Amino acid sequence: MANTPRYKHLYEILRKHIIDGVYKKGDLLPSENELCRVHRITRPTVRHALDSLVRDGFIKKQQGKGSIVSTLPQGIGILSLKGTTTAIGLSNLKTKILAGPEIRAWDQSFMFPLSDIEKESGYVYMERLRILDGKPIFFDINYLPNINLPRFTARSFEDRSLFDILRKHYSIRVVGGEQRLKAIKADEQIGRYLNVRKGSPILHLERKIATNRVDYYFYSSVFCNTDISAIYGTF
Amino acid sequence: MANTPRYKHLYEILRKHIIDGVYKKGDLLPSENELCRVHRITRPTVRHALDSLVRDGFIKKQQGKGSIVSTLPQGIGILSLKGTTTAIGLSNLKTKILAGPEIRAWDQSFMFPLSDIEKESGYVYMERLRILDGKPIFFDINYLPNINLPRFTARSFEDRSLFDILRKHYSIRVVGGEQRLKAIKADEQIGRYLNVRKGSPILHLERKIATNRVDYYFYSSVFCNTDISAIYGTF
DNA sequence: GAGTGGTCTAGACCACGCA
DNA sequence: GCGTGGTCTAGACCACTCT
Repeated sequence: MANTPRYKHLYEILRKHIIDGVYKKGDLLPSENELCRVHRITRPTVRHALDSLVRDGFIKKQQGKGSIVSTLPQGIGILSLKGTTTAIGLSNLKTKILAGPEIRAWDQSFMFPLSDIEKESGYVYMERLRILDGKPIFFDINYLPNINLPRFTARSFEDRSLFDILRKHYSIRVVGGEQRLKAIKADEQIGRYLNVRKGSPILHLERKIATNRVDYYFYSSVFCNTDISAIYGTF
Repeated sequence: MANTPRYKHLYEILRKHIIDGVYKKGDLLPSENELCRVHRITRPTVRHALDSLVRDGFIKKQQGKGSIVSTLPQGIGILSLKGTTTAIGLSNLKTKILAGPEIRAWDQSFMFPLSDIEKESGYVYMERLRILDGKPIFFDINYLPNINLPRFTARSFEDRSLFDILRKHYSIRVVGGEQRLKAIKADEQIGRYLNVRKGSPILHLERKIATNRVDYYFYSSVFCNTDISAIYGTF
């Protein structure tokens, strides 16, 4: 806690306050100068924290007026936020492991190009189902290159965030990524998992997720039933 | 041009160089200190520009090494970039106006909540079809609140960016927004426009777009045929 | 050790909103 | 006219990468 950057610390505090309702929609955050005084940091540092809140859609800024708390996102904030379990108001999001974790060799044609090291190492395979209010909402297939992940397949993942486990046990943090989106028809298997008819429209995300480990990426193929909850994002 | 912020100016220069191939994938950008010297600005300003490039997916940074040019996005960068026509490598993207622009009154249940001023003013309605390499790829319906937009319905929009017209004639710039995504089935009309069978899976985006005019938003409902080109974004 | 990006300070001037 | 956020300067120290 002590060695987290000050701007990130302030970000977390304000984010929590907004989510917890200390500041409500339309409220003004304390002014930048006030935040400077209270937290004993300088304005560029405060502004760095506020910029992150703007980027993540929590506040909007207005020159001459202040930082205005925005409407909380409705729907699942998978597009811009880091990890689905951290999405807002989803405390009742359950995770069920359908397959794995187990080590596999890469298939011939993977959805993203792979480096030689990744190809040689194989990957940890894992299928998960995310359930919101009893309704299956995501089905995701994860591919983690098997590079320096000791005892990974032996860990328990039920109802725990994959991102949390990577952070706590392997010091791997997600720092960003890229993704492709398509609307597809549910096949037999997807339909069964997401409890929709075969042929129903499903949102498919193919994600390449970057981490703080240089050149360590992992990959995720996510199928979403957007009938239950739309995907939400800011830009 | 002279009064654009320095960080934005540098962003535009570097962005153009990356798109034009001056810096290729994997290349290192000049170091931050070098950019300071060349452009006669200080490091926080340079870093502000580089942060924007990271956010938009053009570069990745690595401590101790430098700023590395990323792979150029493949697909349509509608998720994070501002306006589809500005997407990369889409010089052959044509726009066809299918309806409007014309002034209408709001429907009872609009996809986003509206302020009283918006409700009273009505909106400029416009349907557009975006065609990539001869294939229809987007169909979008736009709703611009009819507030201080003189002569808007008289302007020509064929093959011109809506964002450009707003900027040049009305000094309205897009500064961000929020969006919801769903996978839906094409109905009769959407199928006809996008040249797919009724019932085909289609990506539907509902967007609320914020501008530099305080409290001026406009709205867009976009239908994408993702069979032709996936939607691409960074996070 | 030299160079890189990551974080932070302590100021400054400006444009904008509001009373 | 005052306080707000927007931009910018001129430094500083640190962690990291490469050689």
